Amino acid sequence: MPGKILVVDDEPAIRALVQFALKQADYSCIEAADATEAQALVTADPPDLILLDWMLPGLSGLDYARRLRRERLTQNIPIIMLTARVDEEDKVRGLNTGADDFISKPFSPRELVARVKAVLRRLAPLTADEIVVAEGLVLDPSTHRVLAHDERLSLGPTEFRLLHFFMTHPERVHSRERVLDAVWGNNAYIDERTVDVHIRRLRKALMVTGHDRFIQTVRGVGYRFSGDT
Amino acid sequence: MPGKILVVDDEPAIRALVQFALKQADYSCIEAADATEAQALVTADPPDLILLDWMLPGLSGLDYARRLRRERLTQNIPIIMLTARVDEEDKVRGLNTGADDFISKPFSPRELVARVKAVLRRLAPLTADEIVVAEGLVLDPSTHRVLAHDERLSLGPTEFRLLHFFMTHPERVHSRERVLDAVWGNNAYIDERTVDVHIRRLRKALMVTGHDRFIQTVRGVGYRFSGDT
DNA sequence: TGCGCCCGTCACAAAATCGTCATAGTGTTT
DNA sequence: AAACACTATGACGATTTTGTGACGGGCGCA
Repeated sequence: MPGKILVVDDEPAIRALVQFALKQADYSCIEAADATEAQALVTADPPDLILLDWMLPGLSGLDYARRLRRERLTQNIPIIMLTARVDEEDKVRGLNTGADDFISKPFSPRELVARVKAVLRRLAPLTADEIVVAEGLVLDPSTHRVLAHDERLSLGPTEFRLLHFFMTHPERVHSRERVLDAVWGNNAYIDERTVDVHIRRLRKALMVTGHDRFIQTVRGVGYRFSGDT
Repeated sequence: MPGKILVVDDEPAIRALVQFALKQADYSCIEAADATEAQALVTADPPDLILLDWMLPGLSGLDYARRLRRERLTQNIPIIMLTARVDEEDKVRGLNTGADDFISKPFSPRELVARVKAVLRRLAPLTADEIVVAEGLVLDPSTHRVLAHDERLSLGPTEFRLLHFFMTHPERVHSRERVLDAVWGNNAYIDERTVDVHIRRLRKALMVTGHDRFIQTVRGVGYRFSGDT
């Protein structure tokens, strides 16, 4: 869910350490030993961030970073450089080629994860946490609250996301598969029937103000959020 | 307009470099070669940020930082440490004494300015020494006191900053990560669950007047300070 | 140097929520 | 009307998340 990270380093031990640390923090992780390998993985499926060793056999990390920056496909994938020694010249050169941060070896797993998080957060698109209003319901992501005719509803995390999805995509019928993608995440292997159960729970929560009627079942297709019947 | 920065370093070359970089970025800049000189300038006219070398003749940078943190006048002036050694141990110790960030020498002017900007931006809303009033609580940063319905509460430093953060950012739900950023500082690699523990301690302290109910848990998201349930 | 305060982390308890299933219910088709 | 297909619902164990007390370490102070 948080992101996929490519680790490029010729030392297997380093890769293993990094991968372990990142997995702990719930990132998915792929590895490459040199620029050639890395490039293959990148073109196959661009990661969300690249950890790039400064020294690499063949094309150096520095040169590879430069190349990544030139290509349209990869030019705004954040890059964090792993360096053994950092001197002034290197840092300036590195920053000029577009590295977003530096981590000097040796580093602690904790530091690694913190830096990765920081970079991803800094570059994350500002998702406008806008208040959604529909059918007498007010949903505010920033305060994590739902008001139904000035009455406060209490929803679990999943119910909250579910309602948010429906309110931001009203009128349209959504298949269970689509709902799973949108609310649970694109790669959650979860029984489609589970959607029914959460719809049920959401409806029950909305019942206190009668708003449950806005969630309609479309037999054989899915569910819809709408004021019309 | 952006801010006045005090550079404390015994090497004139470093001071010159730093001063040049900061002037480029439109900061005004004063210099000191050791803690004694620095202290004179600070008491004469407190700067908006202090860049402090780790190693100083006489009182070390670390000790001086500690001292700055103890004095009321200076305790919330942001401090960035300049350090030659990039030892994890040092970092932790430094952050514990209240440094807001670290820059390891040698550094690029660009990095320096970026860090300075980041720290000032992050701490801007927190350095305002205004008395905060909310939900029957009165918090006075200048005297470091909290009144709850005229009853005096005793809070530890971290609990105080935590409450301050919540009172100045009410209603919104704050993730543990965000709280760590705001209260501990971006560079403290601290377990997110530590937030829970301090929330617990703060709640316990607020319990004597029943104000603990204003700190609400939003499951799966974070915490919120609000008068509504 | 001993004492007390505060801190960050841990382990376990408690609570909330989740995903699945079995079964009942409802609508559709033949 | 019966068979079928799909959905609603309550129950339940599993999992995740949070609450809480305890512990050891660091630091300031006597």
